[in-house]
Amino acid sequence: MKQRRVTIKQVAEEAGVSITTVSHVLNNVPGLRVNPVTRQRIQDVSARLGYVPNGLAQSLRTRRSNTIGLIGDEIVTTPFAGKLVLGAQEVALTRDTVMFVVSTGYQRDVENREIEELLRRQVDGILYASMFHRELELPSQLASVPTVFLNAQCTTPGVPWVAPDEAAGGHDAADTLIAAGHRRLGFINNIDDIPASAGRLEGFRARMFEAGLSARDLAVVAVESDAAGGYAAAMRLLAGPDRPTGVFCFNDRIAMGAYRAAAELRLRIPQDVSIVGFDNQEYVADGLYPGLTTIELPHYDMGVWAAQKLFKKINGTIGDTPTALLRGPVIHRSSVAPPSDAAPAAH
Amino acid sequence: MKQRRVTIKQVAEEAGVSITTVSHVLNNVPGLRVNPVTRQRIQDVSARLGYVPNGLAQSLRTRRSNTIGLIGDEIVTTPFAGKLVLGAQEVALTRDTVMFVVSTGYQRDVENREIEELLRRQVDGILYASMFHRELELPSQLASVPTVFLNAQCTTPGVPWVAPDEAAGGHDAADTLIAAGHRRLGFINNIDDIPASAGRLEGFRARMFEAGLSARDLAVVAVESDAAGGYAAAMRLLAGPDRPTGVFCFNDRIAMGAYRAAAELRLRIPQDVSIVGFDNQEYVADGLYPGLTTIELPHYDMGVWAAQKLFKKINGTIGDTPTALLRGPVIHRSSVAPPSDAAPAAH
DNA sequence: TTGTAGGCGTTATCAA
DNA sequence: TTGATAACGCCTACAA
Repeated sequence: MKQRRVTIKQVAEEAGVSITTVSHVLNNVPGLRVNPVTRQRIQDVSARLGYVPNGLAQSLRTRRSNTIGLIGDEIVTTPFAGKLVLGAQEVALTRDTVMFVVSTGYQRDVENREIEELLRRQVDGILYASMFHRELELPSQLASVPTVFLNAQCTTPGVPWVAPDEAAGGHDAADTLIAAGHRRLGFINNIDDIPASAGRLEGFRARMFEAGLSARDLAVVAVESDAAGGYAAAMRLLAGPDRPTGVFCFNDRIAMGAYRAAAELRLRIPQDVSIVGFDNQEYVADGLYPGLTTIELPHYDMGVWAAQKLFKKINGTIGDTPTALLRGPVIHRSSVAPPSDAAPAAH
Repeated sequence: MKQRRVTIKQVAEEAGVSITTVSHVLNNVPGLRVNPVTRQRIQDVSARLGYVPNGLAQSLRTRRSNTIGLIGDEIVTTPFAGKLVLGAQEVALTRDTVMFVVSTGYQRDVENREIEELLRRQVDGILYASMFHRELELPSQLASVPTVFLNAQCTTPGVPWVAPDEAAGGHDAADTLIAAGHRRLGFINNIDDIPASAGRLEGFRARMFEAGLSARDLAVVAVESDAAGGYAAAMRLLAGPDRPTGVFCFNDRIAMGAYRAAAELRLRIPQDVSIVGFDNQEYVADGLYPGLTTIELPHYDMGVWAAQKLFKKINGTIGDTPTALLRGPVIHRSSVAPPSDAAPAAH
């Protein structure tokens, strides 16, 4: 924004018409007939001069900035954020709008500051994202701007939100194990009290019951959700004689630890134990050997959903307050197989 | 940007002064004395009404949008991008500016489109980022906007850029192995012809020569840079009797494969083989067991550097065309130890 | 110490 | 079919 760019006025002069006419043809004002030769001349001149309309002036006049803000806690720092942002960005581009992205680092004052910067720039709407699925309330400054929550449930009424369907994820995890023939199962859960841990467990159990299994067929242990936690938990889970033949890990990092435990216990995956992870984390799920079968979080889809709803809200073409729990696909790799006969017999 | 927000005019009326005065006190115009009581009244009214200046109008008038664009190939999709963006964002916020971030997905037409959207919005400058270190030329549309390259060397003169110091990285990798006492080394390199592979090898060799080692003391093998490639390469490298006691992997994913190979070969890490990775990739370097000693890429620092230079360029307070190769720290974990006596004797 | 007025680059209303 | 002209909300000489 340093040296002056060419303005509509220059185009008008060069083409020998008024700026009104230039504006008309360049914006393709509907139901307005312009002499074809004039129109052509204007377009030529505009192209020759490399005219690009000043969006700030346009926005000032039209009260629409074609700009949205994406604000998140760690939105930009974490490997998971990518797809979320990408999904939103792609639908935004479709609407000729571009996205400010800012991350707060979980600091309230930074968040306030950033929200103000966004509002000052007259964003048409805001996507308020969380790095992990949780419940959040609407920051008060956002009350007057179209907002939708991304990867978080909004406790304030009237705000659309999307989050992963954790129960479905747990259900699908159980399903892939059960479908392979497993009947003695394990679940290494996260220790935190968040929707993901409760939801996945619930969904997992539900699928077990559908299969006629009982609560006694599932061993649950909760740990810190990293590789070390997964290792410790799996050592406990897989050491006994009645060990589960299929274990579901809260996330791929836990699964990574479980792989190590299995190796130490001389248990082959998937012949001796089947493992299902969660997240389909790039470079870990596919880097493990054998490849980890895992449930993917619908980050991209959530980004798309949220952005679409946001535009509807901006355009006022939204009735109620939509809300969605999205299911992610299960990514089949090689860590699940039928239980071997050599495994300890059922109790 | 839907319902009208409060304007400076309303504040002025409410406070019983002219908009000029409001503007003056709110902008703290230097060297301008305003009656303290008037000033206070204005500030009170402004706060009470929740006045936020319209940035579009300000920018239109001041020819400065306080906005920059970050455009990258996969900048937003990849786990590596995060810190890059974060570093840039943090210095931006320091300047009261906020960042548009867009990613092109390596598609030329998308890139053109996005650049135009950014220019139309009068960004003050642009950060042009690459996901991996490489040489790039300046897109012609960017010729007239302050631009700096991020994680890429710019072949067009006059454009500042930052990239990782690959040679230093290779040097440091060799150093941590050599310092531990290793003298028979291996390097599992990437197969692509990019600055990283050439630079790291060069730096590695340089450090070896400093230590009095010769080219014969290094076994190099190049593979696809993923876990599978690393596995295959390590199997080859570590199978022979004269195997290296310390191996440097082009990245952490390759190291992940090397870990598996070592395990299969019944080689303990670090007692039998020491491993050094590259990237310090979140959740893999620290998820591996034992923890992987690795070289971190200076993503955050590059983001900071680039943004700082960009602002200098925007403000015209830059002389020549700065350029930098930044070195990342080595992250010591547990995969490096002195070679054991039990290892095969030197040739 | 405070106010008037012009202009930033557009779009939109209304005439011509 | 085209053109004046008034906003949009703010900043900033210049005047009072």
